[in-house]
Amino acid sequence: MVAQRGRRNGRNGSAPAAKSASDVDNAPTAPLPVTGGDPTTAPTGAASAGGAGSNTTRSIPEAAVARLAVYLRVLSAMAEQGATTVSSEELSAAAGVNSAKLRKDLSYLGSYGTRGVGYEVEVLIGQIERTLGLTRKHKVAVVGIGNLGHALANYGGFPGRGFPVAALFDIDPDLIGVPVGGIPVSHLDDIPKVCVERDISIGVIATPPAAAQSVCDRLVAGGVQSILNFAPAVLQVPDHVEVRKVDLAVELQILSFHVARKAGGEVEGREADGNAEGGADGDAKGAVMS
Amino acid sequence: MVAQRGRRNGRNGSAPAAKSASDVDNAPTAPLPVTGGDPTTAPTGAASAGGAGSNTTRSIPEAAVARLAVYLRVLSAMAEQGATTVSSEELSAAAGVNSAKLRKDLSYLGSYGTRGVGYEVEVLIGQIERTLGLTRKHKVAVVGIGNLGHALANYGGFPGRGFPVAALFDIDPDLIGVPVGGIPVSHLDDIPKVCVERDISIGVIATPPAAAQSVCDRLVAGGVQSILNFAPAVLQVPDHVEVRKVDLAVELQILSFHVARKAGGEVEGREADGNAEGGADGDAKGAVMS
DNA sequence: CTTTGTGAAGACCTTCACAGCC
DNA sequence: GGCTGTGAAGGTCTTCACAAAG
Repeated sequence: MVAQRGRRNGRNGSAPAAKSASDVDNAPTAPLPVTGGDPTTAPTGAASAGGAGSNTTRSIPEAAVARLAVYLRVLSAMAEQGATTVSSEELSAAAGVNSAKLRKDLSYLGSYGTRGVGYEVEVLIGQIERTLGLTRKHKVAVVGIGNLGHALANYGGFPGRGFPVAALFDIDPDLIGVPVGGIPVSHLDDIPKVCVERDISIGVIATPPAAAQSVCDRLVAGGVQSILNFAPAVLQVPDHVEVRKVDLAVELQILSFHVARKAGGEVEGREADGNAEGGADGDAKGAVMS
Repeated sequence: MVAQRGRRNGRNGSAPAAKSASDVDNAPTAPLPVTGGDPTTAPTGAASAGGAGSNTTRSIPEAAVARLAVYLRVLSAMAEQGATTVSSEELSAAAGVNSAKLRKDLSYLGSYGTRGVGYEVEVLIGQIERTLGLTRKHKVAVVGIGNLGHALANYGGFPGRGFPVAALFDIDPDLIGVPVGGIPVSHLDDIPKVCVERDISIGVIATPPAAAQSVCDRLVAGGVQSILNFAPAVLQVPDHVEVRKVDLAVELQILSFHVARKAGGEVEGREADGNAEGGADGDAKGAVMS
């Protein structure tokens, strides 16, 4: 085997320092030396769990975790339909991945399948929920009740269950105290206090970019461990805080890249696999949307 | 990050108005209507997610493309501040990546740096825009004008420039014809026709999951080449169509996973809320200043 | 000197293919 | 026979470290 050095899953880098005159309103941000950045990200190794003692669970690849969430959704739908068992072939097809990958992903949970038969739906659901930490609720705070924040707060309790929105924040005086989706909006200044009081574990940032870092700092001060950032800004956080970002502009630009690639590269003869017509599929299903 | 200076705390523009009648359904989205979602349809795995395909040509890694978009944003902010050149060290710190990765990413564009000096901001901006295909506009259609779709349609022309929203669709009769963000809402049935007429190149799906595949098929029939999917559903598309998904539930579950992992092997203790879900947790604690 | 650009090494993920159990 | 679980092969992306250029 190979001797591995730093284990630790690559999280988002967290060594860099903000530069420029980040106005950041309020920002009492520390100086943060930019130069001499220590290339070797050497956080206190600790946390990584792995090391000490034997662990029953070896770290699951980040990519696999994301897929587990998808499998869970598909399995729940199947269970509701009455299915009791599934094969890796069926489940993988429904989840849009190939079966080998699915089996590998499930193997991180342990061995819960039956050879020659498949997996028991309920068992699998239970195991994935346990692994993803869904056996307990994670209270969510949404910061920035603008268009997006408003939508998030009204998301009917938030996607799937288990993520109750328990706090809302904004800086607009006209919004403070106004209930949105049943929760009154509090002021940004109260983030630390309210997050501690309500035991918030996940913070969602839906503010303009200029306010994002400041809001992030307050969430961290409030003991929030994970942050979902919708603001187009790079956040600086302590090593123990997990950040995931959803950047609409980036997504669109990636799509733009692919459009350009397809259109621009039309040099050769064969590009799009023919099939210009998609064959309008008349499958009109009842859409139950808003 | 730059951004305007001065001004304490960015104000969150919150568009009050809106609302009106229950601003949009909301419909807690019945937990996956048992509709014949037919999870069993197993179209030979194939295609779908993942680059897969034979990227024979030296194409830029997908991961690098996503970062280029971030660099572009950072560079634009720097340019506004008056910066004319940047070193890989500065830019990488501001973008939250390490400098080697940044240089490697930029090398996909060609050689636009000057050794011993750095990169010229304007030149870099131009090259990234060219590579991402941002030199032309990509018209966007938003389908599903619920909470989220409404927010997207009002996103002020959409993140950054270059992605004008040119069409909106929904199935609700009360919404058809009503202008949102300046564009009147059309019916789902008109997707193919309208997309062709207005030369839409990117479709954004913000409908409930049950309607997603049907909407997707219509977008494809309308010649849309790229789709950004916010619905928690796996989409089946022809090879020449690019799909990216943004799944809120998945993001939260990934964060949940990390929270659980940090909480350690045990520590259950907390749990607290023994209440059955029901939701509305009392917790009407103060903080309601108004 | 400083900083870019890049081969090479390595970490990470995916895919293959088959042994092993039903 | 059918299907899972997994070592090993194969790719992709990241990091290292250094030669080349200014």
